[in-house]
Amino acid sequence: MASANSTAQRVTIRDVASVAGVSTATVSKVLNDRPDVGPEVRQRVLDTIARLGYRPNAVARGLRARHTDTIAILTDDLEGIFTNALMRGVEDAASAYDVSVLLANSYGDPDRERKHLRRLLDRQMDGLIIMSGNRVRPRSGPALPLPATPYVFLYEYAATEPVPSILPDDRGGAVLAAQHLLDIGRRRIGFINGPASWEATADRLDGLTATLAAAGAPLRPALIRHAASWSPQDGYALATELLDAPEPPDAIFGASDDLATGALAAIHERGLRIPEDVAVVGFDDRSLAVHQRPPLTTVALPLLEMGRVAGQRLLEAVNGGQQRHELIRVPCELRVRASTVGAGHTPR
Amino acid sequence: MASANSTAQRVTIRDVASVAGVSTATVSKVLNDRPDVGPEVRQRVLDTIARLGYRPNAVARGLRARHTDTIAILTDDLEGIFTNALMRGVEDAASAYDVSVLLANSYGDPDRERKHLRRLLDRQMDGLIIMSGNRVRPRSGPALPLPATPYVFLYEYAATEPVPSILPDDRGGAVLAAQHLLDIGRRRIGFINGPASWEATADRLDGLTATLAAAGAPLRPALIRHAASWSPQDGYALATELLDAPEPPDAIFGASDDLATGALAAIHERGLRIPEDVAVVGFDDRSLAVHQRPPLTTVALPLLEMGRVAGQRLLEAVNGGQQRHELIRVPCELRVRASTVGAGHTPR
DNA sequence: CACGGTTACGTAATCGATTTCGTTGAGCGA
DNA sequence: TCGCTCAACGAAATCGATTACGTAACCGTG
Repeated sequence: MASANSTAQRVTIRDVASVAGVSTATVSKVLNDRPDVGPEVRQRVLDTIARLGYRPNAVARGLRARHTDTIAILTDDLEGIFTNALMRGVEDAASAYDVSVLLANSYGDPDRERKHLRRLLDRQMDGLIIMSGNRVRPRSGPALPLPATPYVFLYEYAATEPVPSILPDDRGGAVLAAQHLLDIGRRRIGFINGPASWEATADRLDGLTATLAAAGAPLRPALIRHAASWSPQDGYALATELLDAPEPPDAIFGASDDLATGALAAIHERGLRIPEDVAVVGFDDRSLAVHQRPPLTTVALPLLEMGRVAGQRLLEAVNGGQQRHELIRVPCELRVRASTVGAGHTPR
Repeated sequence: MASANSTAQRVTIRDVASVAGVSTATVSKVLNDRPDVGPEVRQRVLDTIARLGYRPNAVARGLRARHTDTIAILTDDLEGIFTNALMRGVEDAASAYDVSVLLANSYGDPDRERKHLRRLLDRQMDGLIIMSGNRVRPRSGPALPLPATPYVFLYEYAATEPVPSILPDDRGGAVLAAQHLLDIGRRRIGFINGPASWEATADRLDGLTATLAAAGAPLRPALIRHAASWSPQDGYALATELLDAPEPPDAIFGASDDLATGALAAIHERGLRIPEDVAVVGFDDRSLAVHQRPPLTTVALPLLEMGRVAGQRLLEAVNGGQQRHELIRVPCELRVRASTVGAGHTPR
């Protein structure tokens, strides 16, 4: 960056001081509500500030105060499905603390990520929210010098870091879905899980299995499928398999809304009724869920809340709180819609 | 914000200077590649910097240099459908200039917006990208003091501002869609437009009308519908109307992917084939378009490019370029998929 | 009236860089 | 040898705030 194109010189604390006939120290004191300023001087300074339209320079203030009231989000996928809502949650929390949020996108490229991280530290960020943690500190090889800056992991688990990681309660979400299906009388539940490489899939399977077992209607191995991706196409294909099996399910739980959407199509194609013949539950509560026909019952990922918790925790640490390794699971919420409860029905 | 919890004191330029046995001026000179430093002294300083792991403090630098190498995005809807891609475009451009991006979300609340704007100016942003411009400067009533800071409007038209506004070329996009439908032999084209309150709807209608008229297959008034919202439900309802009309269309152009998706459902419901009986084209190219059955041909909004252009223009202005009132239309792109061209077909 | 204690304000150092300008010494020509 | 130029470096001001500390005026008390 070269020169700026400033027009009118901004008014500084010095201008206020000279116009009000006091020292800059005094102006600073009224700015920060210090007690040792007389009432009439304070008023005079206040008037001058208003008249001149003075605003303190946050950069100068930050230099002296050694904090910038700014945190950064370091992500590897700015366009990710969930990134928006997570960011908004973070922004919410930051806003409450009068803290701004900086954005850094790495595209998953480790080099870019390191470069960004360096820049963020150079800019004296008060804290970092990391949404691509596994790459920042590779398990092997030299990691970046550990910042004295506090940080937390969001939607990402860092097993060896002495800081919190914030994740959705995948297991609890699956429990919610399973319980709901039991409540509406389903016993033969088919499960279309996501790719096994995702940690969340194990948790969801676990929640489902445990809940069904506890209810005396254990999940049948024949009704479990692992998709190769989270796409509707895979959901469609695997739902088709389930429906064509000798003992087809009376409900299908898809580990993502996309998978469940595919299942919807497969069921329609067979002329079966939803939810009378087969109920369907998804996971995520993406916006498309509500637009399905019928609208999809689903387990909502608490993205906003996760972002808020991350921001909250980070800012507590910034303000002197201690950090430690910790796994925070934010509860999911069940959104009941017509794909499990047709019009007129009331669960329970 | 109260105190920070720093551990090891960060190393400053003074430390480097004293260890290397030179003055801070000299260190600064090698940092900025100034000519008046001898080769051996330069090397010694460089070595010391590396050994101490010194990194210049961007806040201090910013104070002196009067620019922060940071721009901000001021938006009223951080969770908007298009916000992600626009932001990524901006981040792309900024990244190329080694500039960071700050985020400010107003929820459409004018008070929050003013507060954010004030904060951003206090923080000495080099430039602003405004994605909620109409509220920042209400047509009536007092506007905020005009910042000396450059700014541009993104996905938002500011008729009276002396700065660029970046918008998609809606008209051109509609031309693309119309031409494509003509190319595959359609003549009776139905148009499901969005709510008339959106400026884009007029442009899209215009592009469609002009192209069809030029081809000698004018758009029939009976085949035009205005939806109350952009939702699939409305698309479904209006497509149903069109299909049940005495002379049904052989193609339906939806002014959004959601609208077109609703049309898809209506067509399926009637047992008609897509695209043989009715071809369908959408607008936006949201991720759901490719997942439809059949995958939806659509006009892609050039969101990334729009963001890039906005960032680019802004940063040129930051670097001394002049700004003026200007409306920049970024071209859309047609994504041809199976909803207009079934397997095996090749258009043109 | 002298003295200690407040109160209200100013002086100057400070944060960590950049930049202007002055100084020193080497090199060179006359 | 003297004087001049130029290269290489340092001293100090500066950016715009905050804050530790000094000090003058004023208070009441013994």
